[in-house]
Amino acid sequence: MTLSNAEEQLMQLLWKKEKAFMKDLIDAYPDPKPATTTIATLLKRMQDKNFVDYVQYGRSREYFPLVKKKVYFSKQVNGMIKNFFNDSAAQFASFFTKETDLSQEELEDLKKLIDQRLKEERK
Amino acid sequence: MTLSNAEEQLMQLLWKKEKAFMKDLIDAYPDPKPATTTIATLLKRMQDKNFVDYVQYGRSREYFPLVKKKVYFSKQVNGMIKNFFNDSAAQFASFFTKETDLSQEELEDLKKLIDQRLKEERK
DNA sequence: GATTGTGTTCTACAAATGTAGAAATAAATT
DNA sequence: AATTTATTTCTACATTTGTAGAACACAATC
Repeated sequence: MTLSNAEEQLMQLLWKKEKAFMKDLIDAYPDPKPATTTIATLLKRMQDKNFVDYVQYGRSREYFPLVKKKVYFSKQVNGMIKNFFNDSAAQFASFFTKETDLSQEELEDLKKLIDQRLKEERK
Repeated sequence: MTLSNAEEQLMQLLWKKEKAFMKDLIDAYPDPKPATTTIATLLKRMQDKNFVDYVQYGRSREYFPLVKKKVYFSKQVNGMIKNFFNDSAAQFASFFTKETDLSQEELEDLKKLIDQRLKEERK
């Protein structure tokens, strides 16, 4: 099951806020803001897909994500790796460092990160 | 303009083959193969979106991609970076190295790659 | 207690997507 | 020349997506 674009956008907002009432979500949209019924529809569809749930607070609901951004994101990336790189994360990584513009500092940081990981693995 | 899932799948085949007649594309699908008219429809829609073109060879057409896999892919990644990481490729990179399972060798390779890039930049 | 603000549910509808039949066409083969 | 094969174009139709009005509900406020 996947989120559509509009749903994913809304999910991003929810992830950022961790939990939110409809009003907060709509406020977070840039103008022109969608109709409340639009958001209500999206939220319901997302519930059906088991991406969000809510807690009833008095008469209104506080929504929260059922899926962690990390997990969702990983699936996205893994999908791409599968589709574009024959399932090789290394190939992806190589491509990634070549084709995105990381500044020198960013490259240094990334290198440090990899070093750390390598050290950890040696333990 | 984006490709739908079915379209993207077909595009992958076309990228792999570089160019192909409809028959070749359909052959490349796993069973159950889609109807030829299905593929014809997708190809036409992809033409409309300017993702493929063809050369008329006799009575039939040899299709080829108008958009490089690299370019298409970069846009995808950049979209994700924008959505998930506030436009920071570095943040993405960090996440990526943490959350995908790169083997030790792959990490080493990636490190080498980064070193090369850093050297180049210093020239 | 009447009014207002918020949220929910139901319904609707246009556009996009996934899929394919029918009919036409033309090249290749018998 | 008649038949078969490959392809295309047109049309169709169910599903999903993006978007929102109408109507109802209830809590807060005047």
